[in-house]
Amino acid sequence: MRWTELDEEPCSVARTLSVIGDRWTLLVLRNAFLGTRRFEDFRSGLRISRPRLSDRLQKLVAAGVLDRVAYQAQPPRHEYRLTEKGRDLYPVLMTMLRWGDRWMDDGGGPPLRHRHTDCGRHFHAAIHCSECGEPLDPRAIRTEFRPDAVPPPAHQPRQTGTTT
Amino acid sequence: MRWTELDEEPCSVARTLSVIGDRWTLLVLRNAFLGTRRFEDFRSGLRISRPRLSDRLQKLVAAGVLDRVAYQAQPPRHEYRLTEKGRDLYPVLMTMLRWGDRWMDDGGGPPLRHRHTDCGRHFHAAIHCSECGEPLDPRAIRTEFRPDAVPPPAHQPRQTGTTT
DNA sequence: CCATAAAGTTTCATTTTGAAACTTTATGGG
DNA sequence: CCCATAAAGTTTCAAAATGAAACTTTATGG
Repeated sequence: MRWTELDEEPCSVARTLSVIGDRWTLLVLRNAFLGTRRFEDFRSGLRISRPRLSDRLQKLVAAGVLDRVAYQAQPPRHEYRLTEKGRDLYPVLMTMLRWGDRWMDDGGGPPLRHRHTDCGRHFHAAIHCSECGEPLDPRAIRTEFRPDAVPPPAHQPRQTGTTT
Repeated sequence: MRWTELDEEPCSVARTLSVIGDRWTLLVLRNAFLGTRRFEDFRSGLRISRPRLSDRLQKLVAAGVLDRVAYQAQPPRHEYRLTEKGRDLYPVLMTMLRWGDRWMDDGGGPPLRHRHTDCGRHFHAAIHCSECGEPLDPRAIRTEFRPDAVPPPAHQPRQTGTTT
C-alpha cells in the first residue's frame, strides 16, 4: 500500500493516519497545542530540519488542520494556527500522553501534569461512551462493518470484544 | 532530533511516538485489535512489504506491546498478541477513529460502527476527566511543567486553555 | 516427487530524510 | 552607510528508510 492511497481506505484510522501518521506531524501538533505558532519556534522547539518542517506545515495547512495567517505584511510573515479540525485532535494527543505517562515512565513521574479547573484535580484522559457517558471497556463493544469495509484476516476465532 | 532520541524526551507524547509514531505501526495495531495475529494475515491485510512487517513486529515485541507466542512446534510458528500494554493503546486508536469519522468522511458515513453493549447504542469515544468523570473541554485544563520539561517557544502570549 | 504454505531474510533500486548552505526582505547598531 | 541579525523559507547532496521481488527453511497434501 502506498501512502497516497491511505486516505481512500474504508477505515477512519487509516484516513486519520494519512494526515497525522508520520513521525514529525504529531510533534508539530503537540507544540501547536502548547502555543507555538511560528516557523522558527517550531523548528527550534522540535529540532526538526527546515525542509521537513516546511513540508509538514504545508501538508497540515492543505489538510485543514492548521491555518496560515499573516501576522505582518513587510516582509510577509505567517503563523500557523490550529483550526477547529486541528483542535479536534486534542483527544488523540491526550490519550497518547496518557499512555506515555503510564507505560514510558523513566521513574521521574509525568513530565507534564494537567489540572481540571472544573474539579480542581490532576487528571488524565479516559475514554467514555458518547451516548451513556460510562467509561469504555473494550469488551463491552461490538464492531459492525460496512459492506465495503472487510474485516482483516484472522486465523483464530474472532474475539468478540477488543475490536477497533 | 534523531528517532533514537525520542524516547528520552521529557514528554509522554514523544515517548509514545517512539513506539507507535511511524507509518505502519498503528495499522498493524489496528488489525491486531481486529483479531489478526499471524504474520501472513498482517501482511495480506495491510499490503505491507515483508521486511517492513518483520521489523515493525520485532520492534513492537521489543517494546512490550505485542507478545510473540508459539502456536505450533514443527516447523516453529508464532503469533503476535497484544499485551496489556498493547491493549491499553485502545483509547488512542478509538480517538483517531473518531477523528477520521468526523473529518475524513468521503460521504459514505463511517466504515465501522461501534455498539456499546451496556447501553445498546452506537457511540464514539469521548474523553472525560478521570477524576470527576465530566467531558473534557480543553479550555478547562491547566498544564503544569516539570522543571526539566520546558514549554516550547511561543511568541504570542501563552494561551491558558488549549494546551497538551 | 512436486506444489503449496508460513514466516521470514536478502538484494537492490527508489524514496525520504537530515545537515548545511543559500536567499530574500527588513530592522538595529556603530 | 555598512554590517550583523532575524524570519521564513528553498536548494543541494549524502545517508537512511522503504518497497518489490527473489530466495530460504520446514512441513503437508496429492
